[in-house]
Amino acid sequence: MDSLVEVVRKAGLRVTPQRIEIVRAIMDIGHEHPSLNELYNVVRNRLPTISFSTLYTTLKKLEEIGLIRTFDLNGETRIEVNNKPHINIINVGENSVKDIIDEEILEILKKKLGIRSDKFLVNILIYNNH
Amino acid sequence: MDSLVEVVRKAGLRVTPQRIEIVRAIMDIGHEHPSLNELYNVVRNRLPTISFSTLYTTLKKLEEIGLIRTFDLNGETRIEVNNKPHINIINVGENSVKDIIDEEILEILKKKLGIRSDKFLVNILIYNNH
DNA sequence: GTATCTGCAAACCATTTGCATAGAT
DNA sequence: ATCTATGCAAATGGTTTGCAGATAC
Repeated sequence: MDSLVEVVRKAGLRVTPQRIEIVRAIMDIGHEHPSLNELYNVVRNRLPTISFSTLYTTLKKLEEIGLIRTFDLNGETRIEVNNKPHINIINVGENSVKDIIDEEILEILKKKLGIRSDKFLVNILIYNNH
Repeated sequence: MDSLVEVVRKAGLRVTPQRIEIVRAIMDIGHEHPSLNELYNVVRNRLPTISFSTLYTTLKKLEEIGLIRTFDLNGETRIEVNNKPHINIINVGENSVKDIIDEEILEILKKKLGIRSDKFLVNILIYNNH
């Protein structure tokens, strides 16, 4: 926890109580790919006075410094705290996301598709309801 | 073109001038993964009186009957007219999408990840700007 | 002391919906 | 004739922003 807060500080951002709690909440439930509202609720348990706009602008900053990424699922922004390339199995009907770590598949994809960037995400959208 | 309109009719939907033009526009530029507004502009070239809500509700119907799918890119809904499993290389910074047809990769993914559904899409999000 | 951050409230914008009229079957 | 589709206009909802006061440094 302290280490991530240090990352925030070293990125030139001021360390406020709000940001400490936002980073803590991301560490606690980030792996669940929470929506902004879900994350907001967790943060408010610790810091009831925090506003949504503070959460929002802080997340933007954290995204800029590369600490998190986001993606959309059914119209809601979801947090991606794992900033290494990996695979998300996204069940659109269930509104659920599951992380897959499989270096071999990633290597195959990179090689066969000629992906040069080290910043990528493989979202596999599964539509079960038709 | 007629064939797709027939699909619409056989799905139990009424064939109106609006729907004919919407299907035509999808056939013309669907492969470019247009946003709803881009599609709307194309349709209006042929049918200037069509409303956005007609486009919107018709797209919902077309999605229900399995003719198209949609996904999000940078907060906008994009049309996916290729309803076979395939790979989209999505450059988030450029706001661009490129289709990849590669049965071998799809088979590897299905096998290694245990994907049972025949309705899936592989969206590879590439973030170049950080 | 000063530049950044916070919280409130209002704006934005891409949909999404209600409903009266029009039209396909 | 009936039931679905259209278009208008208003509502929704998830962000996104302006700004005055507060705070980290």
